[in-house]
Amino acid sequence: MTLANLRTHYTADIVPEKVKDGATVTLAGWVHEVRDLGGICFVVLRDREGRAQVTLVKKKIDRELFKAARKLVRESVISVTGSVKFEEKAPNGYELIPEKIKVLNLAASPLPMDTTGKVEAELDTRLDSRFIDLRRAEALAVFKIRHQVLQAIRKFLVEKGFLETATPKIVATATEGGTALFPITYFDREAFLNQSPQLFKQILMSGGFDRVFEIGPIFRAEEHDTRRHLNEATSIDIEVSFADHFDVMEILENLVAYTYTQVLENCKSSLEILGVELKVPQTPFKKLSYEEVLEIVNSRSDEKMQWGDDLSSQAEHLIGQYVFETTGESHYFIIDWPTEIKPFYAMPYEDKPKYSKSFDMMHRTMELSSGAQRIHLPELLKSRIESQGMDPEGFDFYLKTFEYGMPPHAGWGMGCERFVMTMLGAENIRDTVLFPRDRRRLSP
RNA sequence: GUCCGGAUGGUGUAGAGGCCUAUCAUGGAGCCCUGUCGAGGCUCCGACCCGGGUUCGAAUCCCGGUCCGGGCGCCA
Repeated sequence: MTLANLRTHYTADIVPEKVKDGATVTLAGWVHEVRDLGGICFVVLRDREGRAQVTLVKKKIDRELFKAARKLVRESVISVTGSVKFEEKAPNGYELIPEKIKVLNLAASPLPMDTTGKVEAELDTRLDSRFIDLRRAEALAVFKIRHQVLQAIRKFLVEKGFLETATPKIVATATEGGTALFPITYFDREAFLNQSPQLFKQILMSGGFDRVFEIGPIFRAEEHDTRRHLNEATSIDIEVSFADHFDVMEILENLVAYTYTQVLENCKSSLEILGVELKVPQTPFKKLSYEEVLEIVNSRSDEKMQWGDDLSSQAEHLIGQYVFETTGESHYFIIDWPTEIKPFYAMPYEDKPKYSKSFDMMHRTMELSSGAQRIHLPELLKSRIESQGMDPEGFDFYLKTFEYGMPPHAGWGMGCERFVMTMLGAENIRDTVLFPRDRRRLSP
């Protein structure tokens, strides 16, 4: 005995090309709405792919079935067997004339929030009742697009010869220092949740994997409190051997453009639901050097930046605006950052070691990715760790791999949520995560 | 961490010391209605974050707390 008889089709499968008029089908889903007009009653059934109208005419249908239908409780789970009637008056061009309506699980009422879009709920309310919130067409659309983004990224990278990898999330030491880590208990030892796969993907270069990518969670214990930060995020990381920063920038910009194209092609209805008109970014992206950025900020704002300062939010917006005005594009790179404000593994230029072969990929509104050619020379790496005030001893497991044949390599990491957020123009990054973890929220 | 703002039925809101046994919408219960698609009509139900204070009188003013939102810092 299976439950297969509870559903033969999704609502979106009922089209004249696939289903004959009058055919018997079974749909399963949630009671989206019941519109009772007296002599006729419409039940709107919703599933993952859309909605279907179940139509009951009082005079033409079993009395008990009619009575039961008009009493259906919204958001209950039902399975409806009936005959398909293609009908212009019905939404989607068809309606279902039911023979049997099975209530599989009754929903309590009132609901914690509205699912029809009549009354908008606040983000906090929505996240508290995420299971209901996800039933909204807009929420589902975001995650269908997120799915497409990840699929496109995998497809793009696999076609370029990348191996998908998975590195540990439980680690013994910090990746880069600086960022706060979540400590955990690992049997009788202290361990941490990893803030980045950085060190491990580099080890894979020494392992001869040449081109790897990983899409996985990263954890940051920073107490930031903004619309664009999460304490658990999804990082999209690549690392490439025998490549420099320009090589991996090219991969990145092409990846971004390809992903936009794929979403545009495969997520039409989701984009429509969200009211998003996607424009595929033009490649290559504009490249501004850190020096140029300093000049632009200092000439266009009261804020005075010193060489060696990181970009403030205000400066980021200013540059984003500048690029948008001059190129009409939202994406750009900032390259050649001072070595001292980038992580220790960023490769300094041989002829001007104060500058590093590093870059950030920016969206008009925020930073999306950062990357660099990495240091592959063990002595240089050790001295860089020391000059950032860290003890190389803690990095033994990492440094060892540089002693026995580490190729030159480069890579980047991009925040998946920020990528989706900027793509869709979402106001809050939490909207792009199923169950966001932020400073205050630990459940659901 | 810091600065600013907020908290009223299940949800979203109106409210500026007495017109408040609190507005409107949505929702829930019930009734009417044969083509709805944010259906419509009628009746009913349901709320002032917590603790102190000011005042004859507090949803409204003050103090403390809790929670939420936004900016900045930091970062992806």
